[in-house]
Amino acid sequence: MCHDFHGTIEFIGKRWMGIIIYQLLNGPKRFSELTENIPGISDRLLTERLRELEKEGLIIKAMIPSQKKAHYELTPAGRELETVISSILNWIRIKQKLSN
Amino acid sequence: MCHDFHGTIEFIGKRWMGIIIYQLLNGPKRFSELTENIPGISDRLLTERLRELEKEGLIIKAMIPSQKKAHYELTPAGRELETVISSILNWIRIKQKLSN
DNA sequence: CTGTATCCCCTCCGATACTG
DNA sequence: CAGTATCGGAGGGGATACAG
Repeated sequence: MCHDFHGTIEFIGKRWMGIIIYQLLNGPKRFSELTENIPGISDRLLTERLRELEKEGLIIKAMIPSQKKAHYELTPAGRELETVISSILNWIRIKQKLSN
Repeated sequence: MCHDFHGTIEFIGKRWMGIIIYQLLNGPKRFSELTENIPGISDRLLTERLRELEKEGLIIKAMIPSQKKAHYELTPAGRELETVISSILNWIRIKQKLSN
């Protein structure tokens, strides 16, 4: 359990990872949409993070063959991350209150 | 907000950070107790992480002058991280169920 | 016991260029 | 648009030694 915890928390703590997941929680997104909504991220890193998320089974890449458009969307396991993201967002709020 | 989120998630995703917080949620701990309970961590990194946690106001170092013993314990803000840690632990469980 | 100080490798990441 | 390939610098982190 300790090992999984360690792996998980470092995985979602990777650079840009949290924000990418956060974006995807608002619905499927295309590569270019992610680029636009995440200021500062490079193509290289976005690609790398997306592949890692795919590999972990947290997102899938869906192709629409008629048009040649790729979408990325969360799997059920990925969607369950909403709780984690929310708790972090909530903690940030709490912390700011406490520091007054 | 995006900036805070980014900073926070990367902060707690640093190597050993999650486990250190997890240990401290079970009550104040001494340096040596943390070393024993966290297999593989080095003195150097434990020190570094503790200093970062102090700087962020998430733990305090309490000295007992009579004996020369240091304790580390979570501040109120630090204790609020329990929700975040729990949600991650819970997500790991959910993910394992989903992968059956 | 509770750290600090170095050294140094090796990974992460940014920049840049290129492709179908 | 949606990536892939390559390079090079910065720094994170392991190993080791030392200290009050």
